[in-house]
Amino acid sequence: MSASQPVRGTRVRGTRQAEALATALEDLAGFRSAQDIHAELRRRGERIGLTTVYRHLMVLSEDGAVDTIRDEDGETLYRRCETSEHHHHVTCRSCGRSVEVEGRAVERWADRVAAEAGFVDVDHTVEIFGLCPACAAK
Amino acid sequence: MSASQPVRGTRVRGTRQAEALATALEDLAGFRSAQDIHAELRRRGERIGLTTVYRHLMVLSEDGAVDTIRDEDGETLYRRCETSEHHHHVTCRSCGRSVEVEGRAVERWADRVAAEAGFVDVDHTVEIFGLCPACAAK
DNA sequence: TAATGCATGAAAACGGTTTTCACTATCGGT
DNA sequence: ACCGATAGTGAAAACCGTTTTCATGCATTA
Repeated sequence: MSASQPVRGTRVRGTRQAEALATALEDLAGFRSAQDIHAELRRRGERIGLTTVYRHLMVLSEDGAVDTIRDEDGETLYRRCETSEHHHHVTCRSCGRSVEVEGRAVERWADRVAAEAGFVDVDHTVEIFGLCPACAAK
Repeated sequence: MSASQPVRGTRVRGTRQAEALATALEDLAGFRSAQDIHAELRRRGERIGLTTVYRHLMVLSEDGAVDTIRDEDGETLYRRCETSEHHHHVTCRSCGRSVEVEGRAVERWADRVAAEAGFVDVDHTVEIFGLCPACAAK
């Protein structure tokens, strides 16, 4: 379903811009919005357009190379993925720092309750937000 | 924190529009977008503005009278709340029908993993999407 | 009835994201 | 090197759900 139509304008590697984005994602610790990431790249002196940042993030997330979540305002946040396994996050509301957590228990729970309700083709989103130790100290 | 500033334009009851919205929410089975609900009201011949629908839904959700979730496109969906206790939903991707499920297990899991990571002031979102039996049959 | 105050809603503003399209960089073949 | 084809880029515009503005309406009080 996803290998059918390669999105136009997306080599992900090989261009100056793709490289810069990859590096930035490497450095940035937590979940950031596309605009944040773009601003960071500009701050570093990179010449890159917001459009390109969105495009690459889109492909990277389809490929599973970055995780995405939605914050409470509905904005999409991106972060370089550490493991390719299915997992969830505890994310700091204030600084975006996040910790990956194992969630076999929730997976099982989600599958079970959905099955009990007779639903199929089931998917779930689980996100935990809070204040990280550093931000809580302030 | 929420009792400080009464939102302007929101009696929730007593006006023709508020009544119509309440009735529509009563009738509509599952989670619907504000625009859906507005369209439904118009279909029924109600004279009500989209703004008003948004305003009421906002207040109703603050009051806990309707549940809100976000679909995968980031749109907010609303549904009349059945119980005032904290709960989660299994929602049909196709028709919006949803089943409330008890989630003490997830609550505990969320609190535990957040605490292990040292996070405080923790909040979580858990949503399950799938196809309901009726929609799966098609 | 007049005055007051909140509710309403059309239209405009908003803000994140996506699309358009003219331009540029890259690569293979000659 | 020099094409010519193919794919990437990015500024600006379009999109679209949602919120704000503000002139008007309705209802309840004096």
